[in-house]
Amino acid sequence: MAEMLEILGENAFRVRAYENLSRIFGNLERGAPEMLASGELEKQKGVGESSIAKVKEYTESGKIRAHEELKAKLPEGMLDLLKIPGFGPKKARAVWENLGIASLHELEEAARSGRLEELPGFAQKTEANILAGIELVKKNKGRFLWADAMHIIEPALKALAGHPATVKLEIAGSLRRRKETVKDADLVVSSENPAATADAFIEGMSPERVTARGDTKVSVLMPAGMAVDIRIVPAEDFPYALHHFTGSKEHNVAMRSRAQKLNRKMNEYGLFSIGRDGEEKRVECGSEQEIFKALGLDYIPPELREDMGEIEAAERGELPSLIEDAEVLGAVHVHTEYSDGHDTVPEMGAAAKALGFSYLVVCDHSRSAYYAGGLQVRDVKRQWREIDALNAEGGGIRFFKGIECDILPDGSLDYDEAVLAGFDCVIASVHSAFTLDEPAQTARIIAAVRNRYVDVIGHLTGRLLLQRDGYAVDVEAVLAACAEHGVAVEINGNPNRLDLDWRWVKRAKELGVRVVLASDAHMKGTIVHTFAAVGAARKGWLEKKDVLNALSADSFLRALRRNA
DNA sequence: GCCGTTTTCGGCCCGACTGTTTTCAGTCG
Ligand SMILES: Nc1nc2c(ncn2[C@H]2C[C@H](O)[C@@H](COP(=O)(O)OP(=O)(O)OP(=O)(O)O)O2)c(=O)[nH]1
Ligand SMILES: [Mg+2]
Ligand SMILES: [Mg+2]
Ligand SMILES: [Zn+2]
Repeated sequence: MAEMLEILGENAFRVRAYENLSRIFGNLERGAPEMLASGELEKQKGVGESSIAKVKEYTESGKIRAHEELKAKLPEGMLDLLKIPGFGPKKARAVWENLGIASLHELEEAARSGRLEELPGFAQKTEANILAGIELVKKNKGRFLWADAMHIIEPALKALAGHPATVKLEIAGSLRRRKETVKDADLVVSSENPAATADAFIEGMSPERVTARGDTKVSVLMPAGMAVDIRIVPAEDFPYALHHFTGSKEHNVAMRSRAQKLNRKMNEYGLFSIGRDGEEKRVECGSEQEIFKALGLDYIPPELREDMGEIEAAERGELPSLIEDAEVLGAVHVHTEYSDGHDTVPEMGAAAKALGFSYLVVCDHSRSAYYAGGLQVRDVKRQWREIDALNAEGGGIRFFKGIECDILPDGSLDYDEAVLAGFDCVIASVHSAFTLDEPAQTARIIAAVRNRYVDVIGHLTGRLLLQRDGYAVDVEAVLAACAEHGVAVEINGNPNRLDLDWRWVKRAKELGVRVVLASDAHMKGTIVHTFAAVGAARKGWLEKKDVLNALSADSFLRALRRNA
């Protein structure tokens, strides 16, 4: 609706309210009806009467009258036009009203034939840019996994970190904020020799194309289709530039309004106090910490900068002390060669130990996961004997007998009680019947939550980032059940999953649900995915006390539901 | 459409770049 209103020339601030609402739902990662029902929605900043009424209307009837009216007014294809870079709502409206153009295809034809030049404000260059832009839309790669983006920028970090001109270097943008997917990678560097830094960056990256090349900004397009932007600034500007380019946009806007109210001005070059003659004087800050301090705020970690309440919390001194990598003591949910993993139990143990973990919870697949070599009962027993033997040896890491147990379509588990009782820890997850409707899927998972042998719910929504939505499930209801029964939820650190999503993690914490940070590693090398889960946990405002596997081995065991 | 330690009405972040046009609107980050 925001885009439709924008094309129709609606007030930009009204449009912003609709965009804000869409952002709050995390582009539907969080369901609107669920947030309305739980009362969370009305508490959100920027959500007022009119928004609530529309969500209510949608919840009750599946439709919004105002939306239906907009659809009747505006041809469907119009929204596609906005995907063209440099082609916004004003141009879209102009071609639609004056030339009747209402789709990408029609716009392309008109640009080819020169018909666009009939319009005031449209000349040859605009036309050429539109054609080039349409080509870009066609081969648009969209977004990238956080982990893939990190991998792509490695050579830039290598080339610049040790470079003599480099003063400071940081990853910025959505990558620094730990968004699960990113549109591009943003870097900020302060340099004593901008030209040399630009050269080193380009040479290090070996891009497919250099799309912008100046002494303050370089953009490259990598073969994978991802853009990498780097800002090169003088050393004194670095903290302001870093804050600006870290974003998010909404956080920046909120910070700048705050500065305004304090009779200051904030941009990427500085924070300025404004004298009564209107004269601006920079408030010198040597770090982001000092910028926040100058605005009366505690330091806000990048992961929290989404304008989701972090500024208000920083003002009150109530920001969480976010969980850190080193605080996670247990490597949880690893597969071994018993099921579809690559390495042996002791090999996984040694790798976990080398990473600094003090215990390892082995969780192979259960028997119904036949495609993944799920364990028959005799294999379970064999693995238990091996684990007992390893623990008796005492190799410097403790092994726990876990399982990733399938939740069968009827909500029952994959072994009988006698077997389930023998595990130290059961992670229950869905690997089949993804297409159950929401009530059935929700009932199925809640049945597992009620099972006294279930300690953790694994990858609760089953989403695969950029590939497949989660199954239809009322996450709020499942979390409420978890809270009631003392069951934890997993953040699965597989870069394709990061499931439970951080937006829900924040909610889980509010509901009093504890969280397990899991790697779901299928080989030694991916136990580090635990730290991807840490990233999502931080983004979900979690502290050490919210995370079960930040407890020591004994305390972890005691804290599990089965031992409550 | 939302909001209130100057306000219930009148504001709403700020700057760079581009293309078109004699002074700026649109788009983007
Ligand atoms: N003040 C201000 N800053 C902005 C605005 N738009 C973007 N920025 C800043 C904050 C962003 O994090 C940063 C980089 O822009 P990007 O378009 O790359 O967005 P970001 O990296 O946050 O997300 P994405 O790349 O889409 O995954 O620039 C804006 O409208 N105002
Ligand atoms: Mg970005
Ligand atoms: Mg960018
Ligand atoms: Zn699984």
